[in-house]
Formats: sequence, C-alpha cells, structure tokens
Amino acid sequence: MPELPEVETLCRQLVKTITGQTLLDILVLDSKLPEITELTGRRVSRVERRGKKILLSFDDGQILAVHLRMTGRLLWQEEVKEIPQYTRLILTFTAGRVFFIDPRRFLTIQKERDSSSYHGGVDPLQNLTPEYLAARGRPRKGSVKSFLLDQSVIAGIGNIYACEILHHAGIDPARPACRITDAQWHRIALSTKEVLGRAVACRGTTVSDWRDFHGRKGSFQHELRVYRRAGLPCPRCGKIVARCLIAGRGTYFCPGCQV
DNA sequence: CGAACGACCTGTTCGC
DNA sequence: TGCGAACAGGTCGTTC
Repeated sequence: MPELPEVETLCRQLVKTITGQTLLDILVLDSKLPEITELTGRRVSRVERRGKKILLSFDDGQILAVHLRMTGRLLWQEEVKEIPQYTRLILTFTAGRVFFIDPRRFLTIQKERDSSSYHGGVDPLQNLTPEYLAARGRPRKGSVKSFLLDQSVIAGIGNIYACEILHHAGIDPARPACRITDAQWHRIALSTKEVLGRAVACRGTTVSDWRDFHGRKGSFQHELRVYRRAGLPCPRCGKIVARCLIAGRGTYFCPGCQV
C-alpha cells in the first residue's frame, strides 16, 4: 500500500510527533525483525523519507530504516489502549507509542550507517527532469510502466501511481520505454509531479486498509481515474477502462486515450 | 546490464 | 453455503 504519497504523509506526521522524543522502550513481536535494543534511551533527532523508506535518526548517530512494503502501517497512540491486531513492533516514546502493524509480515526495519549512503533513484518531487527520464529510458526495451516502477531510476512510484501517472500523461503502459518520445517524457515528468503532489495533498490513497499515523483514511481514492476501475468509463474519453498484466502486476489503462 | 518469474506472507474476494 | 483459486500497496534473488 504505501507508495511515496503515503510514506510522505507518515513522515510529515512523524516529524511533528516524535522529533525530540526519547525512546523509552522497544518491544519486538515478530521473530523476522532484528533486535534493536541498543536504541533504548536515545532521542529522535531527525525523520526523513528516502523513496518509500523512512529514516529515523537518533542523537547518537544511529539510524533506523523502515520499509512498510505492501501492508505495513504506523499508528500513534498517546493513551495506553489495547494492542492493535498484527502489531509487529512497539516503540514507546515519552509522549506515546508507535505501533508497527503489518498482517503480511513483509515490513522491514534495519540499522543503517549514514543517510548519505543511499543509492536509489531520484526523488520525483525534487529532481525529476524529462532529460533524465529520456537518458535512463532510452536503452530499455521493457514497458514504460515497469520503468517507472524501477526504484533505482525513480524512488517512490508504486503500482497505483504508475497506472494513474500514465493515464494522466495519455501513454500506453505497455509501450517500450525506448520508444517514448521526448515530448512524451516531458508529459510523464509533469504528470508524475502533478499526480504525486495531489496524492500527498490528499494524504494518500485508501483502497483497502491504508491509514495515516493517526488512523485516518486518505482521500486520493476519490480521484483515481483508472486504478481498479476496469469496466468503468474513462473520465476523460468515455471508453471502457481495461486491465492487463505487465511484469506480473495488475495494470489499469484506457485503450481510448492512452497511446 | 536487463528482464521475467518465483518467493516471501496472510487476508480478502471471486467463481463454480 | 463451501471451497479452492486468484489477487493485493513491494522488493529480492535466481535464471536466462
């Protein structure tokens, strides 16, 4: 679930909530997760996003990298209540507790040395240019959709937003990246910023169980044009939205206005 | 280097 | 109604 807009939403809420807070206790409830007891007593100095990862920096220089994968969530509680179902880790801070929730147990946390050792792709909200896309896309025979999903090219786009961006740009997701024209790369760069920016403003997309740090739904699901809308008319041209498989992922597109 | 595919997990939805 | 198959926001390792 969490793609860039959802992770960005969590990050902004984490910054406001736990920056400066001291980590009083750590409870690991899933044997797949590493022991991180040495963080006990440390103060959170910084929270930032790298693609879909969240980096928590502590006052002694240690960094915790969190990746929520498909179904991971973070939930903040100030009062002590019942532990939510599928909680895999609990961090207790001075002012409250952070629950790491994930039914599928894909969520990962790992200690990292320093935040500059990141080698992912560009951040689509910051440095994305048509020239960069064209240069990286030119040698690739695979579909433009799997190109947009490649985290070493652009960090943060997932399946929902890849579908929505390509619809916004009016481009067939199955088109090989090497056959995208400069004018189309231009549109893709603009649509990426447009769609992701709007989704961040909506605090993400709640298609099934996504919730933000305070348990609230996002609202971008009301603005989806093609994702999970197979059989419904395209809001732009009226043709029926289709679904196909690209690189093993369900892909939604409009055969009428995506060429 | 690039691309396709199975694996990792568990819950929900769909078709017969 | 019941049951198995298909599908779900994401990566990663293997193989070609």
